[in-house]
Amino acid sequence: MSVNIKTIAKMAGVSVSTVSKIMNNYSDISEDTRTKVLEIMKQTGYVPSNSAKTLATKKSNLIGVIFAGKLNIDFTHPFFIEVLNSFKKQMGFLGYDLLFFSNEKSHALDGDYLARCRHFNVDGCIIVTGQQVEPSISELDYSEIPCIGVDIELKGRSSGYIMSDNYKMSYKVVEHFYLQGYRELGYIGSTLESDISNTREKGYKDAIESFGLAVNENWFINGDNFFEESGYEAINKMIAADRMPQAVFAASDLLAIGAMRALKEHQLRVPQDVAIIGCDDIEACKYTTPALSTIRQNKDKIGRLAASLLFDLINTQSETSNVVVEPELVIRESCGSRLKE
Amino acid sequence: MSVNIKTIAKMAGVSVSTVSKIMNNYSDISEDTRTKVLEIMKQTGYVPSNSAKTLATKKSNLIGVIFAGKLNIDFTHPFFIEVLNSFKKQMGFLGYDLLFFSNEKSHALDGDYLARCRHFNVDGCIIVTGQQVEPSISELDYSEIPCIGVDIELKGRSSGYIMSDNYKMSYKVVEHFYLQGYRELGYIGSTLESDISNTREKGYKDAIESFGLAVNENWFINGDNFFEESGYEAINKMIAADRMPQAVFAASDLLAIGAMRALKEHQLRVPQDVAIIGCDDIEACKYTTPALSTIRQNKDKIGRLAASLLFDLINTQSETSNVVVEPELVIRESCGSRLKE
DNA sequence: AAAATCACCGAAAGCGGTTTCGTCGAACAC
DNA sequence: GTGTTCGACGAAACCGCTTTCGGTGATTTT
Repeated sequence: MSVNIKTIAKMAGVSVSTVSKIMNNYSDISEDTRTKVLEIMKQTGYVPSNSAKTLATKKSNLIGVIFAGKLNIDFTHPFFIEVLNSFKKQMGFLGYDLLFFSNEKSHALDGDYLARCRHFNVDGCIIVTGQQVEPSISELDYSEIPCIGVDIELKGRSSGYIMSDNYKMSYKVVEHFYLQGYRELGYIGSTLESDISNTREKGYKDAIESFGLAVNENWFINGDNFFEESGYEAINKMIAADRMPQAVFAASDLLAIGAMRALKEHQLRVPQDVAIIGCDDIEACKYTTPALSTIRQNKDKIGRLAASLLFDLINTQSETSNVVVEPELVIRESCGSRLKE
Repeated sequence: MSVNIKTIAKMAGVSVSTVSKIMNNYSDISEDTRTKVLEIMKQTGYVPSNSAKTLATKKSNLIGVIFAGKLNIDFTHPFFIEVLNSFKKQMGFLGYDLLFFSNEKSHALDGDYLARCRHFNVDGCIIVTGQQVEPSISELDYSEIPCIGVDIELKGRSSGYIMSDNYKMSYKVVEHFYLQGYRELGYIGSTLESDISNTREKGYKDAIESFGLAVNENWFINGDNFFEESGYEAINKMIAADRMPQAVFAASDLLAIGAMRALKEHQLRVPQDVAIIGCDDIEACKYTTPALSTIRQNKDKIGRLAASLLFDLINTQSETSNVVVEPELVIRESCGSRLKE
């Protein structure tokens, strides 16, 4: 039988209310009793029950974490996990803990995210995804529960979102390619269901035209997802359809890595025959040969800002605010200058 | 005002007890009322409160996740995150959700893991770590709360652990090196605080001797941690102290990657000049040049088994059981045969 | 027909906190 | 000396759900 608030009250010779007030910093408690009770708490190692507190206050100090989308996004996703890592740090700093909803089919509340949020009484939640999502997410988005989306535009009154400037990053890539002398530019993205990829593709095409170049649709391939295998297949399709462009931008580093593997098999050198730029700047970029140039998404900042935004949504009636984060071009070896040959 | 059990009861014209019994599959409810109540639940989108349930039953269906140790182990750790991923899947399948304790200094219960477990009433918890840990972990280990350790030997009556066979993996490495014709073997590990590394080092030395070779202490370097930078520094130290061995086993893939970077800078080729084998088989192994041979830890199995063991600890009075998982040598390019030259 | 059994349901006491509101004695004003 | 304010505390209702135990009417037993 663990020690609870009643035990403390009895030991201190005060009422339960008094103990509770002390824990919640009420002012109508004398300094004497306060210190006495606190002392007893310390001695007994008393820990208040979060369930009881949540039940009484409707606040759980818990943040729900949702990996949304039909794709298999989970802990192993190199981009999102880094964002989450930073998010967790900042959220912990603000006094919250993270609750990861399982989404196994066997689960009673499977798929119904709003229900799960209510079930656990989370104070807010973060939704990470790389694609358009199931209706159950919209339901949550438009509910009263504060939500912050990463790479997904939440529109609810108590929601906000944060993402990199996907349009601008494409411009930066095209600009770089152009300045290096490349004129034939290709793109590897993911399914049409992905807003992210769509925006990048749009930005890429617009940029190409703004530099007075032509868009060749054969050099635009959208695979099924953002993983390596899709990048591998994309290159094969590209080669089958036409000759290769001089440079290609892949909408994720994993796509780029898969692309490089395919190019290697076709005896094409990176960057001499085809220059490659990836996107995200995951750890693995440094370990590939050639090292992968990429658009760095400031994952640390995204996670931290997501936490701050969510905190505001929870604790103030602040207008929902969305932020786009400036991406950065990281030049390594895979996009080397054409002129150097 | 959200719908609760009382609302349902009123709407269905039954008592609160009846509704509760229906949710908990009591048998003394007629089929008629059962279906009627269930129907109303569905219509109203009723979701029971986990806090209330936890308060009443002392079971939360929550599993606490603890990254222990002074090292900065977190979501970005390539080995543990994969284990956790598999753990989460299996735990979700069993009906549990995961609660990640923040361990920021600002947090009220910072550092006191047992307190946090009690605070949230977790049914059990998983402790992942790569090293010996703070006393607060022991406290939790020996408490009444079921715990499962990954890479840490928990000894409490309600605890268990799971890890790869760290002794045997070293034997496999030495055996491979020996069969390839290497006779001068080195090792890169982590601080003396790490049981894991100690076991691997011991196994490595024992294996070396069992093959009739000599142990050269200059070729055994223990860095500060398991990260890349330590591997890099280890090689530099090794080179400074003596000439290089023909082959080295690094106690983590990141150490190995760092080692390869250092070797490259010293104009030493892998594997022609120095053969390397890493440990863990993280994603990045495939992307390095040369691709990194490694000891694969079956992360999927470890995570799944951890879940099963924990489930048993929670739901039965089963004897605490510990399991070691068989490691597997994965041969890529970095340990290539010496004989082939 | 009386007794025993059975199916079905509800009252009520928790679980461990929070919060409102009232009380009571001491200090203050007049 | 009476009325008022104020500081310090407690009683009690409540949060939403579980679970025991008892009750009631219908059915079965003998």
